[in-house]
Amino acid sequence: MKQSLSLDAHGVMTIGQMCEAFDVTPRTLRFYEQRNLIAPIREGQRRLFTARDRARLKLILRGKRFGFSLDDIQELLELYDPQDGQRRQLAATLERAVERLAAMQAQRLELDAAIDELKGQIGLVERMLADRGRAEAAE
Amino acid sequence: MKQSLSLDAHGVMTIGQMCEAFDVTPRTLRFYEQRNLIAPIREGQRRLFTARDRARLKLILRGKRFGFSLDDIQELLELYDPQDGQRRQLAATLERAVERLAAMQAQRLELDAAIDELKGQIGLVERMLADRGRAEAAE
DNA sequence: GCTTACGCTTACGTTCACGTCAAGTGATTG
DNA sequence: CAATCACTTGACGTGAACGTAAGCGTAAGC
Repeated sequence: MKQSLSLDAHGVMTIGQMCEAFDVTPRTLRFYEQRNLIAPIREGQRRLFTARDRARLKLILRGKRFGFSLDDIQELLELYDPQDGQRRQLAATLERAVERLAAMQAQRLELDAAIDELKGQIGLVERMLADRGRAEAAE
Repeated sequence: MKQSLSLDAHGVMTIGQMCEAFDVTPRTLRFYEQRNLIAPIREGQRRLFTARDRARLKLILRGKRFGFSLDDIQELLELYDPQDGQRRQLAATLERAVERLAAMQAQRLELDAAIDELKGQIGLVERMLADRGRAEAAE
């Protein structure tokens, strides 16, 4: 039973494989590494991207689609692997996560409203087209 | 019966009033005008923003929160006032609107997934804190 | 009549998120 | 062995979305 994705025995991927899999450029991945958004391991000079990197990249790209900045995403990522054992840190992380959640739920409401509006608008244009059709047929 | 918003008898607002109402800078409004996203009327040199400008600005700001570029938003705005009588144009507008709608519905699905994930993550961190609490209590 | 507030244009500066060379390093391949 | 990949590290360039500073106009209020 083979994997469908191209990854070696240890589940790591090269930069090229990553680029293909996620449709990004090498520059983007190096940039994200420099920003400490991902942390591929090094085999000599070369980067090897682990499952953790892939999971984080997914979150990064999704965050971008929601209009978050890389700074925002940085924070978001910290919510997804609490790397510290400090209780104080954990509590702070939790608090920010709850805030994020509220923000995302608000965004969801807005998005729903926007969708409804657009639907209404589409209905309007459709009726305009229909009227136009009948007017032309009446000539 | 007076208006709560500060606008004159004709329902127009100055740039300063707009900035206060929408929490943007004058520069932003002038920039949007230059990009033809809004079209305030002129009283001499000064700009006067109409209800139409305000409606469009709302859409602009909402679009930005969803991660749309100003170019995207430009297109979106055209969906909301079909200014041309050309049937061909209307049909094209309609088509783009339907595409947008699909995109926004997809984004909605993604957002829901993201919200669920974050909720799960919050639950995890909460349990970590609870365990930590019990561990400390056991000492 | 002078200041203060508000607004205008022009134009250069800045930040973010990369794009785009340039020059070099191994590893395979004909 | 030369060439070709795939990858590396700088370093400078770029487009989008404004920020910011300079210099000017005008109307209100003291």
